[in-house]
Amino acid sequence: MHLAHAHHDHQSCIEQALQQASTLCQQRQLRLTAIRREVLTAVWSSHRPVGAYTILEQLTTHRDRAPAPPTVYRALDFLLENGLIHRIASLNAFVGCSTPGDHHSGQFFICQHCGVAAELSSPAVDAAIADAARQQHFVPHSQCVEIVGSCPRCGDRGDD
Amino acid sequence: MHLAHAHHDHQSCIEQALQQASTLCQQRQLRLTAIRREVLTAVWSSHRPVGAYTILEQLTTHRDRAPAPPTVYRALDFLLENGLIHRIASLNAFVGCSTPGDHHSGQFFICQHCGVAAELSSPAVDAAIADAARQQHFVPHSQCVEIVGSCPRCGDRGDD
DNA sequence: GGCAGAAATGCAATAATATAACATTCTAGA
DNA sequence: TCTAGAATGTTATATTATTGCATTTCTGCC
Repeated sequence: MHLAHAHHDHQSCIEQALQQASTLCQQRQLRLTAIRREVLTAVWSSHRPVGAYTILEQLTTHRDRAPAPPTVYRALDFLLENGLIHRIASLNAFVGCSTPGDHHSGQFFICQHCGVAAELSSPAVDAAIADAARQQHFVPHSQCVEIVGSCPRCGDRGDD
Repeated sequence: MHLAHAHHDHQSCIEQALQQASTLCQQRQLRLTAIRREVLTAVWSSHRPVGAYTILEQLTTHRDRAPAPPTVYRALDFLLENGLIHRIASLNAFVGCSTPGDHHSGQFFICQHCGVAAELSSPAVDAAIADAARQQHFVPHSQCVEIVGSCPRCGDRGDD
């Protein structure tokens, strides 16, 4: 799991994400344009999933004119398609992918206290889902696994 | 798994759901009001998750005045809280719970072709998630597992 | 360099989903 | 009957996302 420690050097998270995105786009002959880079940076501004309109606000501070929603959504679509970010359906929000490159679907542990989403790719969870699907003769195509609870840092405060 | 066969007697699904809801509300001294019953019926109109505004439209046909969105959302909240329906986050839609009574969180296989959502409570999936959580010292509170793919009836057509 | 086609962005409007705030009505129990 | 709490009505608005079309920018090619 990509742990978001309390005092980790988050600037290096952002830089690494940008670097990986840049490499991936070069390899695939894709264009990591200014807007896409800025949106990716905004998504990576923390380990908390961030909404499209929050990203929009952040872009506004970098520019004299505010971009319109489609601009942000198109950049998000590009980043999603290329496995650079994930969408958290239960929050209508987006979070950086910690292992970009393949268009995979991981699992997320989302802390209800601090909001941090930790991505994990558990082979055991994948296998259990694949098994269940096989039993039902269901052919999985994409998955969305989002577990809400308390992260180690926040502890189980017992409040909903 | 609660299979939604092609030619099953769906009317009996609806009746059973209403009967179970009625029993549960009596046991808990809750009020299954007309609106709540109508919303539950609308959710159960098929095995496809249904959006709140679609439910709203259905309610309109039963009445001379159309209820407003909060009316529907309040009924949905009631049904969610009492484990009579589930919310499918990835679709912003709602589907009847096949095993009502406990406020559980199951897993869903959603067919990308016909839209049918099959609920399942796989102990193996639950265990794999619980294991992964324990390893990360994460305390799960609620889960959302939504697998999109092809159901047995539609087959794997390979199209996205 | 200049050009054509494709890709990306700008822009305006609007769709779709969900909630806030407050008034009114209904219901169960004293 | 009266009353408190629950449920619903009503209006407005917040939040998230998309459609459709115009314009700009980039890329490969001559």
